[in-house]
Amino acid sequence: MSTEMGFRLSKQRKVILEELRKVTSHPTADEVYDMVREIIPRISLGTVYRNLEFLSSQGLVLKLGGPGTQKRFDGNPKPHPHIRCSVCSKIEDVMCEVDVPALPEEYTRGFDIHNCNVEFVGICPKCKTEMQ
Amino acid sequence: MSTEMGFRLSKQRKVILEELRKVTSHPTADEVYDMVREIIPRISLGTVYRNLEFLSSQGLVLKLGGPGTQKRFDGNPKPHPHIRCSVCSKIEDVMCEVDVPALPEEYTRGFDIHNCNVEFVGICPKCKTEMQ
DNA sequence: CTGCGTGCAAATGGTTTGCATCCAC
DNA sequence: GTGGATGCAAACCATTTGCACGCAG
Repeated sequence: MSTEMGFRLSKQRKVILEELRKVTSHPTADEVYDMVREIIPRISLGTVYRNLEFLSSQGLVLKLGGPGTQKRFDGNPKPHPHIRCSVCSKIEDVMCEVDVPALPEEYTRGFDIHNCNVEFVGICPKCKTEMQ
Repeated sequence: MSTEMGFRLSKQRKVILEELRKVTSHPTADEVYDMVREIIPRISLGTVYRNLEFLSSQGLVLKLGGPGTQKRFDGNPKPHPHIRCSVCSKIEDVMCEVDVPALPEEYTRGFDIHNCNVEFVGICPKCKTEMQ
């Protein structure tokens, strides 16, 4: 495991990554904080933020945006489509391989395109029920 | 103009919408603030936020997210693909009609899907140059 | 040993909100 | 005239950061 990963593997960093890979939800930073605190009670929220940032910079997790306030994190670093609930902001994975639309050269506006995020937006079953 | 729009049309609201429709960039709230202040110098940042929120709730503008910190606003309310620079976070429109991937019923996880955002991520010409 | 990572707490910065006043209808 | 909209400033809250200590390599 310590086979030259290019960075130090503290207990905190290890547990954060493990916990994030364990779930299919897409927790916010403080949800990760809660999860990890079950294992390392004295971990600090700052450390969680630092590591989530670090892990996503290493491409080990995905940082998800959306017009909502908080960022969410995805333990699966391979880009894949998501569904976001426009009411409660919950994000779920889409298990199916949507064929990512290719962007013809003449429309790239000089950008080097690295990847493409596809996000479906709708209302989740729970919020649907609660609205009647 | 006053033909029953369902809401009051203050000078501030009108100018914010006009200015946002005038540009193809995707300004942040305080960039909108700067633009509008050229016309209404005494407008407050709070009003800009309130109106951007209101206009997007009415479907008149688009609120864009992305893992970056600030929200950005798009005067074109029709969903269309974007390109985001992963370095400077600038967002540009893609003029071409990318065929939005349809999501087969069995993958919707019970969501009512309303629309789909497609975002290409890459590095813009300016940042490319600055990195050499 | 070295210096990267941590805990803690304070600082930051974008966004929201309470309140008195204003103005669109 | 009346209630929604505004200006102002304070409050919020997610995220970041400085610092001294701790521990992985």
